Amino acid sequence: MARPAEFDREQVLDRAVTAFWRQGYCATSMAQLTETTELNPGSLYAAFKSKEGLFLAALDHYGRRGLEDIRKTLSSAGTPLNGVRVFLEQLTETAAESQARGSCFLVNTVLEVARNNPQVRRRVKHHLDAVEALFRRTLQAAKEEGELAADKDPEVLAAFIMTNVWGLRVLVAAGADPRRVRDLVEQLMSFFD
Amino acid sequence: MARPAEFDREQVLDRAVTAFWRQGYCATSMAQLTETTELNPGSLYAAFKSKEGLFLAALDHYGRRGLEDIRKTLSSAGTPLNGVRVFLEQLTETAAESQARGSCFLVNTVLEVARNNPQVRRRVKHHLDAVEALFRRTLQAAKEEGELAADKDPEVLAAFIMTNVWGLRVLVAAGADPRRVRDLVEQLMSFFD
DNA sequence: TTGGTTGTGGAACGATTGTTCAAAAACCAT
DNA sequence: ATGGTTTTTGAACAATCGTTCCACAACCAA
Repeated sequence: MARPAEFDREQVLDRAVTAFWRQGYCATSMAQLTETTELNPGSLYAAFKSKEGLFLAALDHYGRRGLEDIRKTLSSAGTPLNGVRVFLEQLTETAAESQARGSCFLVNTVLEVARNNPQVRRRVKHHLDAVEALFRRTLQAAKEEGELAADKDPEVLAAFIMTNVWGLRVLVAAGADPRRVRDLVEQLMSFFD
Repeated sequence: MARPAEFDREQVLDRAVTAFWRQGYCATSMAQLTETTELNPGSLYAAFKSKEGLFLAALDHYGRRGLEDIRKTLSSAGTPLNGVRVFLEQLTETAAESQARGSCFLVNTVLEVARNNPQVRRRVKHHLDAVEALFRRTLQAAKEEGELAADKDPEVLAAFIMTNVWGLRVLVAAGADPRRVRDLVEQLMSFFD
């Protein structure tokens, strides 16, 4: 046996996510990453192989945690459709705050990195698909309980939610008025009634 | 008087847009830009002051041309609402093609650069607002002609279109099925009937 | 305690980054 | 043709990039 690692992997990934999220992949240097993670280059490279390896690990970390957060939100509102409602309202509330980091880490990554990096694209798509599937199941449940009208299609509606959430996050990142975000969320919610 | 510049500014900006669009701001090096524009560093810096200066010029170039393209599309379909319809259908058609460059140059820029660069953000917001205003006026005209129902709000609807277009472009960049894009566009169009 | 193994610390690497500079070339007004 | 002004050319700059390397420290099994 040998010397065990000293650092907390979760904490390192948390900090890496924050850095990548705030500045993007390209604009975040290894020097900054060694500083925020408080790990020396040697340790970082031993654990993650490369900057890209660290990024992928951070991406997965974010994806897992994000999915879990959404799952909790959706299932803690009494009924399925109320879960969706709460989720969208949270989007409005965090609009101002999230302008700092801008959008969702996955969406940022789609446009900056995933387009030219098949491996990153695969992972991002996987995480985004997981979120969409979650919405689809939730809407399916709502339909079966009669909370959602019988002529609505959970699959199309789930895709529609995803599209709008991404669009809203671009809107927020562009510096839009929070009231506009609220209006749009209401507009979107009216789809389900 | 003195020696006149040899290069064609429009052509240089076109090529710069292509490079920045495809790879992003950070990932595009001055070395690549001198190659694609066929201008030496000295000439580029004399004309645009810096990499950021060239980027801003490219951004404005793209914004102006893009707005003009949309204007033509909207006004060449007989009626205002038909213009919107044609625009959205074009979105579906170019979905596969635009996956290469991914999204719209302005949207890419919002998430990669604008967030941490006030000057870039101002310009991007300006161009995006111009597009939104164009949609708003078009919908307003549709309403006055009775093509759009009287209880619809052109302002909210225009914002809704923008959000969905951005979301769709993220979707496409993420590698979504073109059929999905078509479904979403239909879903969106149903709003106007 | 000792040998084997693995993590840590931090200097150092070559490559590439955005940018500058000075000499040569090209143009216009006179 | 000449002088004045600007563009072009392309080498060169310091700084920073991602990455590697190795001596040392820390741990476990024996």
